Amino acid sequence: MPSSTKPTPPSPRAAQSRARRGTGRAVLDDVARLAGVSTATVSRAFNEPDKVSPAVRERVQQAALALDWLPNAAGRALASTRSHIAGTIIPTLDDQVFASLVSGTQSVFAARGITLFLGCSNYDPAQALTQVRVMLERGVEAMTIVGEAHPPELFEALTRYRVPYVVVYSYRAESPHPCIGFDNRAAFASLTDYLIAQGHRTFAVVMQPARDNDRVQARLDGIRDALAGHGLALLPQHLHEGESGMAFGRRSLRALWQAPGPRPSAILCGNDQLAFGVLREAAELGIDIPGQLSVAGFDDVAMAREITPALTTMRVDTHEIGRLSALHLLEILDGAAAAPGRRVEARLCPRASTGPAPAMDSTRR
Amino acid sequence: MPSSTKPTPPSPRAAQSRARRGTGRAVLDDVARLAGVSTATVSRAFNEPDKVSPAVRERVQQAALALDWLPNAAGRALASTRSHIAGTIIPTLDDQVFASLVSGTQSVFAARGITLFLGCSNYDPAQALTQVRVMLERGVEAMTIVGEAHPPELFEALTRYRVPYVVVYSYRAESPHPCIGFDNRAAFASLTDYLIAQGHRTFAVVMQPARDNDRVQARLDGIRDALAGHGLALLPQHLHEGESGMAFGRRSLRALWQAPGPRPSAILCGNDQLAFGVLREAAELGIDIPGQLSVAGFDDVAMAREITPALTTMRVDTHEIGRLSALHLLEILDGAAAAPGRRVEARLCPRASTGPAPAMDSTRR
DNA sequence: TTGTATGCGTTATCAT
DNA sequence: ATGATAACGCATACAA
Repeated sequence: MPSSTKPTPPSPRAAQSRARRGTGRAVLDDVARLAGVSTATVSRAFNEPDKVSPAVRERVQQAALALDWLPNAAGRALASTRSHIAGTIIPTLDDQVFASLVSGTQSVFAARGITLFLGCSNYDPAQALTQVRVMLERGVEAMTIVGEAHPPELFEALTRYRVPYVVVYSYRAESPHPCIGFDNRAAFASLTDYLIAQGHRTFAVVMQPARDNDRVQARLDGIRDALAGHGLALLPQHLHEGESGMAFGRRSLRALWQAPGPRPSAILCGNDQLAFGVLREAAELGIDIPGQLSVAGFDDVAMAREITPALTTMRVDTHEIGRLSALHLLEILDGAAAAPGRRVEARLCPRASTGPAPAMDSTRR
Repeated sequence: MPSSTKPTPPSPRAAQSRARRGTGRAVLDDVARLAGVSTATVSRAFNEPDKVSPAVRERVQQAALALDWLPNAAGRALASTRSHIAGTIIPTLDDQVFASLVSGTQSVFAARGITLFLGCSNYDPAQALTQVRVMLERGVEAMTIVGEAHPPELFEALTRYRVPYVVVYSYRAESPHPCIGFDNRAAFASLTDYLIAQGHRTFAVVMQPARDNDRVQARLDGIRDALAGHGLALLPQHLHEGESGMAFGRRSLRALWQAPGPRPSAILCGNDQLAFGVLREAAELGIDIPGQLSVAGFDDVAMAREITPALTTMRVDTHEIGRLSALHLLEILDGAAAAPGRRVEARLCPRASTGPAPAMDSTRR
């Protein structure tokens, strides 16, 4: 035992496990010693069990159990150049839509031993880029990211480091990226068409902020597409854009009803919360729904079918999109050719909050 | 240049970066070479910038930028025995309460360069244990976990590996674990007291499954505490336990109203969704709220104050709980003495869905 | 201030 | 089937 001041440089792998025993964390070497085999064998016993004789395998497992050994993921990642980590970036967890997306992705990855890193961009492209950098440092093997309105460097980095990724939630056929989700533009176009078919000609729109949000922009485009297809247009004063939530829905309807000029006979909302706000305000203003005014939302939250009048809206299976994205990435990791992405349908849920446009032109007063 | 079949064992650290250049991922050594310094200096330039001369620092940063170098977290973790990873385990993301918890925790950790691993137990203790094992393998430096109804091995493992943790969301003074959250028992006791003070004597309860859920159990205890304090008790047939959501709320009210025996004058629900279901069904059954029946929820979701009648409920700032938990753990990581935990208050939001008990004893029919 | 040398815990290659 | 041993990418005593 060295009593000199300078600790004698010990032979590399000699006394170290003894020293480490104090830390309470066993390492592979400890297991190997206890089982009376080499570290290589221990490693194989866990990673390629059939390459080791049953007797030894058993002995190793006992030793590992006795020492309460847990593999060190960092060491494993370094040696194998596989991290078994995936990443996902969403705008925010404060929206059930994205929470459910993560939930679906996470469940699939977890079943395959892949742990998920979660990043929130807070709708800020710069933060999204930062998060991707963090993920790359962490050695993610695959990524999902909501939307494509991100700095080009973001996708460049993913490409350079050869990390397979999918843009999730929204799908766009012309997108340069693989997408798994639904077509926001087409969805809102079809919703608008549905109302046009009911005789509506004057529309208002209550939307979340479109800035840095390709989904919202696509939705607006879809609405304009459908309107234009019938020679209609959205009046500037009929587009209300503001923070998501019931409060803004209420404010918007009040403003729409007080403003001079033609009143809309139908209001399209960016999500159900906004629509709930509109409906609530309509009740207070004594506006008959859908007699005087039709209101549609998006997402089909549980509440939508339970309120009175029940809300016409569209449903997207976000949990499923999350699952599909993970499965898609797993296939690529397993060496499959990259599939081109996948389009999921948004389903219209026609309910009592929409109806035929008023027979008389109620847009004048 | 070796033309023999056996590749000459190259001097350990010599030609490797050349070989790796093909992979497209630069390593510290490449940066060092380009900057004309040693790897140690590069490491310092990023981790202890003031320990390196400004000129060299600049040169190193340029080199790193030019090579597009990103530090490898696995290598860093291995060398420094710090992973800069924290973990959080929640029952499910499909509940906004937990999503918001994660959101708060994540934002604090992210600001300190700590990445968050997310695990969902799906209300299953076995899965929670598995998730913790995964986190430990990943080398998490700290953890938050919702609730304390977990296998003892779970907390033992955390303790053995010296990973600081907090039980979040629920707080219990007698808990052996550090907790940050609110006292479910006290909260429901006070809610019950509030209704007792309004003259209610016969209560019904509509709750989520109590199995493996200490929060729900505490809530039931709280209700029973308050009732017992006034010589009251909860009739077995007045306790409805089932899956969270409006549908079960509706079914429960129908059952309660059809069953023989005394009818409750007040219903306490485990969350706002259940309460919404009860309210909705009450409307269809023609039950006057709060004239005939008072209904209370829990969580205070945005919708609660917007429906008619507005829902009496309790609010807990889950995002803040998430933040506080992360801050608490950061303090411990920074060497502070482990604080004893922290109790957050659940605030009563009295609204129109509750009122004085009917003057006549309407519990008979 | 900078460089040298070694270790972190695991996997993988190559012998045996 | 098993063992030696060299990576993996970085951090850090220690020396200079």
